[in-house]
Amino acid sequence: MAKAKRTLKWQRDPEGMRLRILEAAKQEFSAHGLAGARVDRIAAKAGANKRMLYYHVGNKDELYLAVLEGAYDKIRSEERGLDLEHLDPPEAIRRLIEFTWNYFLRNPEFLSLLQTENLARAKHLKRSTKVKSMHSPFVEMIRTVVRRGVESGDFQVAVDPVQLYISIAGLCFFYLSNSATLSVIFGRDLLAKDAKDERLAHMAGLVLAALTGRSEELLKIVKAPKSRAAVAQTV
Amino acid sequence: MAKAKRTLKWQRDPEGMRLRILEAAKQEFSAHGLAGARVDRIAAKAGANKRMLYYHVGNKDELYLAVLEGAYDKIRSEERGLDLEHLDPPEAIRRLIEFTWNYFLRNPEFLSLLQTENLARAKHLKRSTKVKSMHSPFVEMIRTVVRRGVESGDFQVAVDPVQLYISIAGLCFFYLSNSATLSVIFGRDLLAKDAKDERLAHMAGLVLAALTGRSEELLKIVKAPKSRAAVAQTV
DNA sequence: ACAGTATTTATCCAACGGGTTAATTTCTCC
DNA sequence: GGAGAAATTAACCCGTTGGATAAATACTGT
Repeated sequence: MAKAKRTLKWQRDPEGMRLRILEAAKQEFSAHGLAGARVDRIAAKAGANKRMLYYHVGNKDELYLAVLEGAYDKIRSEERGLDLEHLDPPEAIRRLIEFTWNYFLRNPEFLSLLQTENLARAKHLKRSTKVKSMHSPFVEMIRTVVRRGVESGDFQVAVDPVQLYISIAGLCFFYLSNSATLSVIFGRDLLAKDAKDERLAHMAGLVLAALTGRSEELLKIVKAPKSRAAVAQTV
Repeated sequence: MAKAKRTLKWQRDPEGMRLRILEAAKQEFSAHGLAGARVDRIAAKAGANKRMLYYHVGNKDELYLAVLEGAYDKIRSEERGLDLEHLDPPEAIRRLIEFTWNYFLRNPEFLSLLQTENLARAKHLKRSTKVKSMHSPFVEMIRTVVRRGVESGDFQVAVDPVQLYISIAGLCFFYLSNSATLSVIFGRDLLAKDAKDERLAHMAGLVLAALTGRSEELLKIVKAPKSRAAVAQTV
């Protein structure tokens, strides 16, 4: 309180430091991959000395794993916040797709980290008992929604929830994580607002059309208040 | 011919050497990414001296781009070999999915290279006029097939061929390129024969159900002569 | 105020890694 | 059979990088 606040060479803040290190590491690993990441850059970005990384977290590999676990922890936690109970089945599936899409959009580092880890054939993830125990609630959510949909007559078939989960993730993931190369190949910016709206509409339409048997879903615009995205071209 | 075949310290074979270098580089880059790849390892794997890489191809970046261009060249060439003209539309789409799936399965390095390049936000690909001009024939093939399908009544809607192309690629790509992390998370081997069969069936079913409006497609087994893959679970 | 501990800094280093230089060997063509 | 070009090798260069050491600084309890 009254203690003189004389200018210190540095402030002590172990928790804050640890968080800043992990955040900086997330940036660095997602931007450059594991091998491309530079420990010095992480330190600099965290406003810390390089030695701090080793003091607070561990060596490069442990740092990377900590970042990865944090990323999984975050998405699982947000996933649990999605309540589909009170929605009718088609709307529930739509929400699920929208959530996945928006989460990936809002957290591009998560996509990069996944790519990096898969490039390493999940070598690090395998060592993480923590992540192994963090099951996505989505599989069970999908199972429930699909069951309700079949019972209500909205859905025609009881599709395997794991397959559907992977499909939804895949439709979103591929477009976003590969948007750079795809944009080059198609010669247009796939991350432009219109392109993203069009994509979301297509994905929701595809899945819902398959489940409901009403192909018209494929032509509907999901949520495009003003943008007149061309979802389907004229034949 | 009659020339004495005295033991030489090395043989001359510029073309073969170049190919061996590119093949070794493909292995290395796909296994370790760009930053993780080691020039020395590439040289060793190619049975060459490190200096040869620079002599025949260029520095690490040029080597990487050459590999990437080669990979695109190869898939485009195989894609062109797919003839869908004489097939009825649903079967044509099925073939398209099967081809994509099998190509990715047979060429895992292609998936890795794509991941690596996207991690680099297509920095290298953008410099390649070569790749930019190599358009996939699939988009036009899909456009034609969809048009035929709508005309014949097989398909209910004229979906955008670009979106469908990305969706098919995405369904296959995500499962395979992320099989490592997904396998850890689900606690089972997604690359096991049964799992792969089940996945192919699901993907084809999903897309065809959406296009035809016949959701039962989602339950069909595509090509599972003996494997009794459970495509859908009981409700 | 003092001792002991937790946190942070400054500096160093051995290994590594991409790239280069220069010499050596094979080929080709006259 | 020899000159010049092409292909290949061996050895080295030098900035970078992950990690380590040791000292300095702040905090805590007594």
